[in-house]
Amino acid sequence: MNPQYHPAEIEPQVQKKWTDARAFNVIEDRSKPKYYCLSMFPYPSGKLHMGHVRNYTIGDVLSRFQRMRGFNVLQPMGWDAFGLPAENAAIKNKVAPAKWTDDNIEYMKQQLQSLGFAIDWERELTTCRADYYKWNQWFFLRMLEKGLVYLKTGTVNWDPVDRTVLANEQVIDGRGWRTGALVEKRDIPMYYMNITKYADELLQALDTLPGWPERVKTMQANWIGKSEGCEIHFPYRAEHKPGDPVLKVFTTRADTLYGATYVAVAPEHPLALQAAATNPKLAAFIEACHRGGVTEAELATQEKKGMDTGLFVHHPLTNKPLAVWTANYVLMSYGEGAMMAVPTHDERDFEFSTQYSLPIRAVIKPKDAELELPLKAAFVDHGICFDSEDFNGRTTEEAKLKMGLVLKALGLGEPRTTYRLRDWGISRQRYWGCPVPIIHCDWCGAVPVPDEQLPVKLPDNLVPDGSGNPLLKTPSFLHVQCPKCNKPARRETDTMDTFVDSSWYYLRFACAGNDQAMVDQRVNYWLPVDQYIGGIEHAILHLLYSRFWTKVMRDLGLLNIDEPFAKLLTQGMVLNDIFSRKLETGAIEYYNPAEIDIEHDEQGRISGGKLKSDGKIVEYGGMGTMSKSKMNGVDPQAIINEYGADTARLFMMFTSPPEQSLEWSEEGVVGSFRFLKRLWRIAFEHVEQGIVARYAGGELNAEQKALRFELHRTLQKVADDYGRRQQFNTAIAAVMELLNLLSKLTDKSPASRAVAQEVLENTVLMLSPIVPHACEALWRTLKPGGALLIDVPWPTVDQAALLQDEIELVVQVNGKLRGSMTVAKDASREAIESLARGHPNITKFVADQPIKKIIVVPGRLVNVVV
RNA sequence: GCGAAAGUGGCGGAAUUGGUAGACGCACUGGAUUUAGGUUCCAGCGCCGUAAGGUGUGUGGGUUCGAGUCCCUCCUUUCGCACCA
Repeated sequence: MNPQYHPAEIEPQVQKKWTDARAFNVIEDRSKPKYYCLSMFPYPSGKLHMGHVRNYTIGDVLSRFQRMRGFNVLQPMGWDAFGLPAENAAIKNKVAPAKWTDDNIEYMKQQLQSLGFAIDWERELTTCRADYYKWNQWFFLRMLEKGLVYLKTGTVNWDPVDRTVLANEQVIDGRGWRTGALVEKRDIPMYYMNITKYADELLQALDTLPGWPERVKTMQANWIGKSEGCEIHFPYRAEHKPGDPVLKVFTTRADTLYGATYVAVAPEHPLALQAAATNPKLAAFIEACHRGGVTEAELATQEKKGMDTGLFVHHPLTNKPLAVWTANYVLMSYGEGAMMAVPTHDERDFEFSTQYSLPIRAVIKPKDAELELPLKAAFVDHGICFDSEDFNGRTTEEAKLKMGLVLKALGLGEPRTTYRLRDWGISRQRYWGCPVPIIHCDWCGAVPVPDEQLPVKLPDNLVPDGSGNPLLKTPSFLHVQCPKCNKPARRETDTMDTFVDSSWYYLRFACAGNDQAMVDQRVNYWLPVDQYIGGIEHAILHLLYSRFWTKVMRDLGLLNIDEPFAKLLTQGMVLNDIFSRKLETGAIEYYNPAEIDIEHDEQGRISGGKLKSDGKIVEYGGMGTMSKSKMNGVDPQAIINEYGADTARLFMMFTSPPEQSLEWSEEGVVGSFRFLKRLWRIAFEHVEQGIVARYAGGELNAEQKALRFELHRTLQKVADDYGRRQQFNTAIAAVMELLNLLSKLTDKSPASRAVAQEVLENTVLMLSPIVPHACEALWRTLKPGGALLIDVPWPTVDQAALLQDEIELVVQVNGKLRGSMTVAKDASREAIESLARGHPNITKFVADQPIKKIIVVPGRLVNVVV
């Protein structure tokens, strides 16, 4: 055994052993329970970043642990290879996205392999290859047949200079990122997937996911946003007859209907457009609402503006005329694109009516008080109706129910459930994506591409230039025959949202190599994914789309599961220090922390620094997510080259619990490296004196017993931390404590050496999921000639080693710590109380005050209350 | 703006069910050993105080014998908001 720890030698050797043994390639095996462990697949951006290393290390630790526990473990890997960055790189470097993507995949795959992940590479998939995206197209057509895909207009960001659609990311402060032109909203036809049809199931089924974090389920539930409310019809004419036109609104507060003093419609609402036809000022206002981007954050934070359309509708119960306003905060995509305004009982309406001096009318008061008039703010709580004719005196809850019945009887509304969730628009006016399999024919309309013509292959040699989709300039792609009438026709040039690719890749891993079907029977062996791991930023969209997709596949008879991911772990971000300097031009330049001489204040906090190259001051901007724009990324490859994969893995797992953000620290990496060197040295010193059999029984002294107690307590804790708590930092800390205790055992008696052997073997087994290379090498020296460590089962706890005769209890007076005492393990409550009364510190602090009571918490503490 | 989280020493974090706050590691300080190969070992380390002791988990309040943990208030930071993935 080499007395020094040299990861650069060990790691490639160990990896070769695994590869030669095809150790991580799995097939369906009904003799063992299966464990499908999946980390979100990477976008091939160029090289791995620390977030990847963290993500895949967590998955690898769990995979290796479950393998040791006897599971048939599948851990696959693939590439989410369509998307915007490849087009941006193409514009910048004039290289086809396909070439750029392939090169990145090759490099990143080699990086993943050098980290020693237990991946079944024979199942690798890449979404930009036709053997994958063919099934996107095939399934799109099946959904089209079922009416789950439909065509509708949608709003996009439009750059009027480049004459191209922009992603939200490409809109910066309301301007196009390349042209700087003010962005406009534009309505274009798009294909939608009917996710709202599944809204209720997606919501209800969250209760069937105990393995998901509560916060993710809450976010999804809020995103779906089920509201029980009422649809209310406001007749256009005072003399309303059934069948006459009405303005439909949705409200969750039908009890406030008598307080409605006007209605507001979205600027795109037919009523607004109708009024604008004869009102140039209104037309200009609607035009102004079309400026700016489409994100909800932007819409919700913009100044609230509105304009009277001059039209009136009529209150469904009082028949009084109500003015129709149009306002930029009314969303066409929610409810009916119109709302009734009740300024007294809705904050937004209160502000708006104050701003434009619109009438107000109070109709709800608190349950046991009068409403203070005039109102200084909206009274939005539930309460009691007044000034509401037949509804006076009713509670909010009663009034809501009755209002639904009354309106239904009048034919002017009914109780209704709406969702905030919108259907999923999947059309993208972009090149680097999966082509939508549709052909447009002047005679037949939009014609689906017949199955036998799939896949519709994306030409992979085009180089986008930023001025729109290059497919539009590619006649060989564009011009086709109509499959129905054989006349000349035009191929659809929109591609699919990349969320389509990632909504079902986890199913395809189970069915690798099948070129005849999207999925086969193997999917029902491996699915659901037992453990899914990925960034918290995917808590809503990706995870919701995947759940939806699974349910649609189930309903089309392709699967027999309801939910794709049984257990979910959402890892936190990886952060690093940010340093920047304001240039004379006003622009801010960022610098990598490695280029800075960092300065600390007297408390040891970072206060600033100087750029090494010019010695001038830079500002410290705190910690932030590692990103290219902030220049604060750390290349995992540099860490692997310098300290080895095991150190990188150990640091990632030790420095933060997986769900929290992780702060990068070079010192922390060195600390992890030091621990591995220490482990290596302790093992070396032990092995140098000859290999012994591990402890298997016999008399032990108190020190040896204490060490075995600690060992088996640690075994228990580490298994719990890996398996149930998924908190790896505390597992490592526990092993460190164990090792600290072992290094205090210095006598060389046969019993001590046998216990030391037992501790070392188990330490290596416990750490092996995290630092598999070093542990495999150590295992070889501790147990020469045995099986590969990855095939050794997880150690069992020796319950006998955990038995204790005496325990320590903490003694408190009035909840304050005053001492401790040792008692027999089975001491009675009375015995403990009397021991506590006699405890010198208790008598000191109680003095002559009367003891009110004594609280005994078994196994923990005694609290004397005076 | 809306939704969701998180705030504990100089730093990362621990405290799993309301029961010893600060495990483990980093940084730092003192000592020993070795002068190399990111040395190793020993000791110390929340704050105030010589000590006894007091005090302490973002702010302010509450419940409890006992609160980092539960409830309310405010503040700050992070994530998401449907075309980044």
